[in-house]
Amino acid sequence: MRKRSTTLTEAELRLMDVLWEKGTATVGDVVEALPKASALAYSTVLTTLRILEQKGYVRHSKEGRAFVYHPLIDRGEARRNIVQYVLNRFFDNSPELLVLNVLQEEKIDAVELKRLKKMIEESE
Amino acid sequence: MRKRSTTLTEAELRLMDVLWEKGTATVGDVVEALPKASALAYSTVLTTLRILEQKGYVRHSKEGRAFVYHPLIDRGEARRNIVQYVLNRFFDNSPELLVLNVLQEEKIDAVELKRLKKMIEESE
DNA sequence: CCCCAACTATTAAGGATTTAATAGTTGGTT
DNA sequence: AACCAACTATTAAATCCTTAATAGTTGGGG
Repeated sequence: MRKRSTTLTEAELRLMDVLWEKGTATVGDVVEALPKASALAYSTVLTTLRILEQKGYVRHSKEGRAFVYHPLIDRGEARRNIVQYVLNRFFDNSPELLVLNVLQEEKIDAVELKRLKKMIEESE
Repeated sequence: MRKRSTTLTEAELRLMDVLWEKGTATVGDVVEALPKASALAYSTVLTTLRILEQKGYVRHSKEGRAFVYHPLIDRGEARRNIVQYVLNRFFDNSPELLVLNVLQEEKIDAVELKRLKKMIEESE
């Protein structure tokens, strides 16, 4: 028995990006808002939105004859979810290890570094 | 056309965990080393190792009649890959945003915080 | 009242993932 | 030499993910 993904899949995430951007949107709105590089057919978007609804990521209401889709999680929650998954499966549930990894691998400019230092001091 | 995952899938990751733990392993070794909770049939492990080889994550050599599998990426590389993916798809390629998120959401003990602070100071 | 445009619902194809059964091969033992 | 245990190879089923075609529904304008 295969499990469903616990995190947003690629196709799902692309649509959530649109919903987060616009707040709410009809199927047509989403189709129009998609970047040309990842354009999708109307029926594709409809199907994926329905899946997102089954999974509890969005709900819809009826506005006239059209369905208006509303995100049920915001970007922050999606970020927390994916970070939780990565911590659990890749970093042995060690947030400090993850932070360490990012600090070592990624270029972070001086202004941001100061901001982060302040954050850490406040956590202490 | 669905794309292959750019990151390790769940089943793949479970096997890579074993390989990273043991260094190298035969199919039988992996089957034995798997935690009881996620026990898998011999043929399942064989198939998944072959997929991992197709994807370039492992290679095998022949040791007597058995195949010995060698990881081609280590845990550190897998971590960098997944972090890159998460940065790109969830954090707008902003490492500071990701660090901020982790610092805000996760409990990090005082000793680790000091260590991280030192790291930041050294980066400056 | 009827038709068209705009929607939703249904159905499905094709590849990926995950798991595993079963068939074939081979090296060492009796 | 024949057999068994230990392997590898082949084949496949079930489910997920992604995309889309096509059928059905409906509200408003002529």
